[in-house]
Amino acid sequence: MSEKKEVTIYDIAERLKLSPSTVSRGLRNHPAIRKNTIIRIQEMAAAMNYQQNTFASNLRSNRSNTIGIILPRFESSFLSSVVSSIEKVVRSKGYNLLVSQSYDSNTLEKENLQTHFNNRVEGLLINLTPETKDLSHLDLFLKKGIPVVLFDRVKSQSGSGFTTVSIDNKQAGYDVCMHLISQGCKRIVYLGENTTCPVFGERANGYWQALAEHGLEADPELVIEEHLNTETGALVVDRILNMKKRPDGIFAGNDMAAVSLMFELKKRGVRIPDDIAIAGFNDTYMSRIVEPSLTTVIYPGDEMGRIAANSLLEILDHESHVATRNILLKHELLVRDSTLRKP
Amino acid sequence: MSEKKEVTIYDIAERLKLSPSTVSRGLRNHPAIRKNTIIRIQEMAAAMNYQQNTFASNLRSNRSNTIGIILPRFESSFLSSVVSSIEKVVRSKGYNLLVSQSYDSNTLEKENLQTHFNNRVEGLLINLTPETKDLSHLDLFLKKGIPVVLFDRVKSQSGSGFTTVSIDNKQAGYDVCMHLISQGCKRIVYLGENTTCPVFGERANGYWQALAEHGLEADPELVIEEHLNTETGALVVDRILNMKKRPDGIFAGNDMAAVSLMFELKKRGVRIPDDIAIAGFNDTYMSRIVEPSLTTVIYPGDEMGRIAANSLLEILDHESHVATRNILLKHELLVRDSTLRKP
DNA sequence: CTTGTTTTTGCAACCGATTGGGTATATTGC
DNA sequence: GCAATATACCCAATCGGTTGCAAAAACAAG
Repeated sequence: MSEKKEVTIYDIAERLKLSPSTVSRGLRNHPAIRKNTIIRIQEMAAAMNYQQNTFASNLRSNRSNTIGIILPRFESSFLSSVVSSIEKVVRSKGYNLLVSQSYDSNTLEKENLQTHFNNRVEGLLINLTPETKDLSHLDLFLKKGIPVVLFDRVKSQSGSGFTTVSIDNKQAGYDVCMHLISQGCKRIVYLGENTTCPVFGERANGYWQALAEHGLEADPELVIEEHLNTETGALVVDRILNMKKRPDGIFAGNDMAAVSLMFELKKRGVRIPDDIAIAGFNDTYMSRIVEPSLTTVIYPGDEMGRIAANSLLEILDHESHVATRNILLKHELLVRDSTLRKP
Repeated sequence: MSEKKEVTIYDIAERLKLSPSTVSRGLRNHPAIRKNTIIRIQEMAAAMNYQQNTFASNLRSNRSNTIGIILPRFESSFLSSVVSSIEKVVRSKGYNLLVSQSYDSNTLEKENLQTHFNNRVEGLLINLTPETKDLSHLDLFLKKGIPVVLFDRVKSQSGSGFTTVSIDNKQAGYDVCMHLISQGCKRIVYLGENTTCPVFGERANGYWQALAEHGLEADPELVIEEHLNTETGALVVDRILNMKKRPDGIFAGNDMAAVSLMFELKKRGVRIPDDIAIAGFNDTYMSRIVEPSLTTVIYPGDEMGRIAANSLLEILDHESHVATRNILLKHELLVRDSTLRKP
């Protein structure tokens, strides 16, 4: 119904006894058009309720005005804050945001890349899936000169021409582990996702380094690889409590896992931090309000989103995707009650 | 660099000694093209690394293959789960998702609507800002026959031709309040956002009705309107404790606010639920792990997202946006320790 | 009033895929 | 072997802006 055809620049041109090209220029405030004509054009456009057809515009000018973002999932307090600030930045510069989730699947990631490519995104922000071993599927973009910025989960070996934004995960892992050791922990569990994935692998490295520096055994049994979510605690608690030698410290890859594990441990009468100290990662609000409050690493998602988006836009502006950078945001260990043992 | 022009159907046609139209049809498995020819076309397309130009396609076919979503913010465990499942549904049907945030601002909402319209979204999912008093700014879409589905925060009076997906907020508010009363509460605080906004207004109505049914006074002092976030607790705790007659129950508009308030109350030595019982809304994970665990209303975001998205796609398929519906999802009161008083 | 400049506007090609209607080729029936 | 029907493909117009270049109008200088 009411499928009356849309108002085009031709309609405006006709009414104003001008040519379509003049109207087109007038609408974009082209300097070659007389001030007065511009006003007439824009007023008429408004009066006729003209809506620009972005397809036609994009087709001709070969621009999409769209930035793409691919990430594992929105449903994560960290990632949603990243997306949120990316949207804010990108939108404020007049770009649209095309989003998709990869659900940690390499296949989906590739499909999404293809879609984004076909939609001619002018730049791409991507948080790689843990499975991603190499960046060859991004070549498509590289070849066409479309800038790609990797954030959070990046491949650090990437001299590959991509700008990256992340934190120093090895250092962070080291920091947490050192802190646990300083509180007297001797057997520390590392609970992360696949250690072959950039983020968790590097944190593990930091963890191992800290252990090594203190002559503590790097028992493989202590490294647990699981998906980190609200179920993780229930899933691993028994495995932890039934270890030959019971651990006295836990470094969990995110707050969600740490909190769910703490919940299960408490249910079983384990005292925290006295029997087992536990630390998380991300400083979600939850970590402040659980009891005992959770030691964690703060590393702001909104800042990461903002910086990643701005980096991308900078590249787009200067049209120099030469200056690829590897940006490391600072992180900070927040020591709270879950690891703090009375001296 | 490497700005070699893209491969088009003309290039494929030339190589295959076919016409562009045949190639176009072949790529889309048009029945009028011989099976064998289709294979040749598609193989050649793959070999030449052809990528469809969606602008051209969209322009000609006047379809965008894109669904838009506008919501206040991603950074909310509830909303991010809604977006997440919407993305999943929409993507699985071959649509793209264009997203933007309105930050509870009416102005931004309107700007975003304009952008989405210009980008020719084929359908729109929107979670209105609380300020939104009428739906006239959606007329743009109505007139062009673009289906719009309102979710979560909807205007219930909307016989306006929009499909809506939400829960029965009045009933939910009633349920919570009845439960608090059943636990002996006599003075119950209602903590919500602007009661003129659909969701919180209706919950307030349910709350008032429950009070009325039990002959409890609807003291205006007991209704607190604040933004609900992690800061809310600190912001309102003193106001609550300093009321002439101290309340013995609190119904908070979401878990975040409930939890932050509980945190502050405990810090001040208030016993929960004995001195003050407290209930939240949404059943975020947090509500399960705080102490005492939080009574709340469960109402699944992913389901809401899925249903909203599916409703929209259904309308698009049948091309009958006549059958607008008002879908009410079921909610459930989860009674936990924060309101459960020993008999 | 003519020539030279600058400012404004118009012409027409173009971006790349889609589509209705028409033509050439293949198939079938008698 | 020829008309009739189906199959496979092509032609050319079209979607709605954008852009290089030509043309016209406006203005300045001589």
